[in-house]
Amino acid sequence: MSDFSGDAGLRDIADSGGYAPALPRDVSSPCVSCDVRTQAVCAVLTDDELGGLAQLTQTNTYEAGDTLFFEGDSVGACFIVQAGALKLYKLLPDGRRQITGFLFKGDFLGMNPAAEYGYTAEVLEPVKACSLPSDKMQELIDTYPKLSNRLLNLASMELAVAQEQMLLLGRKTAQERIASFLLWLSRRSEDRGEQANPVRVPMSRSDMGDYLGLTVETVSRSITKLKTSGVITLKEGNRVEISDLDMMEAIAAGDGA
Amino acid sequence: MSDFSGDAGLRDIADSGGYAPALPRDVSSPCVSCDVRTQAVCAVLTDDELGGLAQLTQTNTYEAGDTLFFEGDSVGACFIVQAGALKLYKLLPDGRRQITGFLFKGDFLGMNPAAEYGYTAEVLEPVKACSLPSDKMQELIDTYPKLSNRLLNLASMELAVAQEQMLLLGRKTAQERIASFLLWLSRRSEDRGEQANPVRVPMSRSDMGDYLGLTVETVSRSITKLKTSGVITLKEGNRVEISDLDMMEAIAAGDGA
DNA sequence: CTGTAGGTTTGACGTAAATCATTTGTACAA
DNA sequence: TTGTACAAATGATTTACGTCAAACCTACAG
Repeated sequence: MSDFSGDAGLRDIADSGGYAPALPRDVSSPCVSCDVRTQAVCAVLTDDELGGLAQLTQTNTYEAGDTLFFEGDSVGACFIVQAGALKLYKLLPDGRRQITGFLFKGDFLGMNPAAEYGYTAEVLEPVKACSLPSDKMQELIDTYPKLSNRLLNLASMELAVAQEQMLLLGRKTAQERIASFLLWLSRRSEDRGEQANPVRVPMSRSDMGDYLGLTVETVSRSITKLKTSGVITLKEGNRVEISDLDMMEAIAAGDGA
Repeated sequence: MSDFSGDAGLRDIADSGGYAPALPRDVSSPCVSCDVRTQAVCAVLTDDELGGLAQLTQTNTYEAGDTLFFEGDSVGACFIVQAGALKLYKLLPDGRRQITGFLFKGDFLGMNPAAEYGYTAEVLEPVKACSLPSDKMQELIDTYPKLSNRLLNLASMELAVAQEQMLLLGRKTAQERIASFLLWLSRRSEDRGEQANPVRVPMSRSDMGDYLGLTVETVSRSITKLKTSGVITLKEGNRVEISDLDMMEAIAAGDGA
């Protein structure tokens, strides 16, 4: 068993603003048989290499509303999401909030050359995640250069998503933003091997707004409009069916009607 | 001399939409004595290693309006900016434009695991840049793992900037955007060893607008307002003096008055 | 110097989305 | 079942920013 104390990145979080402190609720897991092994960073490591990894790693579960770390916390660990969903956000002093990303099964989190986390990571749906202290991660990278390569690819892909999001935030209309977002959610579900078309939308309208640079009301109205025009259909269980994919894609691309 | 043919990433660009085709105008350069060596990716390589690099590399100059590559071009090379300034942008079908970044001396460009460039790279001020075919770059990375590390750090920093920009685009007012932008420009100038306070603004109001998700008119009005309230002063040669730094920072942070 | 062209500023007006307010829907506890 | 609490939808109104239009400024060519 590892002597890793398990509180890196989770230390001393005051129960500020209604957030429950993030406490480990479970411990387990050898990496070789990990659920997300093929999708995650670890995909590039062999069974042997993974064996060693498990010793440095700790798996925890978190409830909705829990926070893995806050913006400004000193960087202590990185995480791999094994199940559940997270949102990452930045705040302005007066409370305005921008969600910079949603994380799902297989996603990697917390790789940061800076001293402090640049955003808060809060649980949307119960999360199972393994964490690795930053210094151990750095050692690992130094030992296995292919890891560095893998991380570089992941970072580049994230960067491409971020640039797409800038286009959305800077230049798209409310409807175009909603359409783009739903299509993105759908594609991501598919990538994860989950149902793509009636796509499950695990976040609130408020979170969608904070991701898309809109208010709740505008999100709601835009969705209603898409529904009314027959492009989408709202289903049970927070699921959205994309009824007219071509139209949806045209709208998302800014070429709608 | 290298047998590198010199047209990777520059092949067959039609003179579309008023853009001048990007043609090499100069060839030169051994990397060891390079101007930006200490700032650029190459900083992690030794003199010996750099000696080899020079053979794979080609240095060209580009005029304002030239395009290094277009969004959608298949990725052929990466670049290091030795002098000048560039803008990167994405377009919507109807011409709406989002500038995703400005590049200056020492910046790296074109590292991409995808098959196509995700944005167009256009010259703002005469650029001197060296280019390296993507496959050679990949070989280099495989040979020198520390390069991969370096690139990962650069990508992570870029990602942090992108997230900051999302906050700006999604949640800040016009004034806050302008203030944030000018402060960012100033800090970047400083990093490059150039004058930070009367900061030179090498891009047009239109480019600023397309970067900040605003129209030219709103950019102009916001600048006028900052000027009127005594926070900034416009100087000769497209330079802006930040007269009240504290106020400027408060405004940029969303905490202004 | 004079004309021309591009960028910038300023003004008048329109509008998409924000704000404020209320109603409706939904999940869950007693 | 009823009550409670919070999320979502809808309506009424305001507003920050966009659009349209004109004037102004600066640079450069002849």
